[in-house]
Amino acid sequence: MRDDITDSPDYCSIEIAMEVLGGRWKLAILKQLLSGTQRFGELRRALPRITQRMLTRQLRELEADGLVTRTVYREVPPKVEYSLTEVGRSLDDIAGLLDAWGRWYRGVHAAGPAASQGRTTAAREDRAAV
Amino acid sequence: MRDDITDSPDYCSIEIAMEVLGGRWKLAILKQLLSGTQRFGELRRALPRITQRMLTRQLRELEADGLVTRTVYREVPPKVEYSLTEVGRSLDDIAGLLDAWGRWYRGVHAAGPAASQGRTTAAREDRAAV
DNA sequence: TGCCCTAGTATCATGATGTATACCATCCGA
DNA sequence: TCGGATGGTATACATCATGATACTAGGGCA
Repeated sequence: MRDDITDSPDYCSIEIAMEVLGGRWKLAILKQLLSGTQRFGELRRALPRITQRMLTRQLRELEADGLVTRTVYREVPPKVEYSLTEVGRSLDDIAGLLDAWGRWYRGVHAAGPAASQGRTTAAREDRAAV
Repeated sequence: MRDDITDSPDYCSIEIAMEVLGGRWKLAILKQLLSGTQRFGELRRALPRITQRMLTRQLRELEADGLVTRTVYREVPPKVEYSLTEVGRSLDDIAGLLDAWGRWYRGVHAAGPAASQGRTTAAREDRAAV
């Protein structure tokens, strides 16, 4: 399902990036792991809005895509550590930029809520060219 | 649904960014629009893998979030032009980086497919610490 | 015996996306 | 006058991704 994209270099490469990073929580997880190895519970506490189920899934997908490494310690209670691979670390600047952009965007909406309130398309169509 | 996130500055701002950009095609569309105003059909041809339905939806969401502007010309056949707002243009460098990363990531997988084939987690758990 | 801990699984409900098709109003050609 | 072509939407349905909640495993401990 992924290979038919990777084979066609003429398509926008962002589509490839979104195949890997498009998950709702992927980049947030990567951002957390940029600060170093963390275990499952730490990630869960750092991202309180994510479900256990989703955290597990996204981590497994990230592992399958070669972005994170999963290390299981056979202890009781269980202990599983996650850390970034080289490929995962290569997203450092992108994650930083997205984080900064998110913070800035929140400010834009707080300052000028017109942008977020312009959800009525009708008014805009009225001033359309004739 | 979005405001409860925007009110809590302690959460990772990437979550905010993903609320807006998380759509499967949002960034690819933005990347296309970075080269200038385009009409619906042009975007559709530039992104052959997206369906009309999804293109319409994602564009409407981007408009609602203040990233793109939609201009309807009352002609027949209809003509609708889409262009980026200032907020949309602020994603220029991020889109560029993601595009470059996608291209690089595709190369990584082509060169060393080990990363993309490590989908069997069992082997890795065996070498886990005891 | 029964409860706690961590890292999950299992189950069900909701949302996002893919696919196919109908629609609209006008222009054009027969 | 009729039917097709046009460009952007809208609807119906199927599938995948995500969310919410409950439950498991297995040793430590009271």
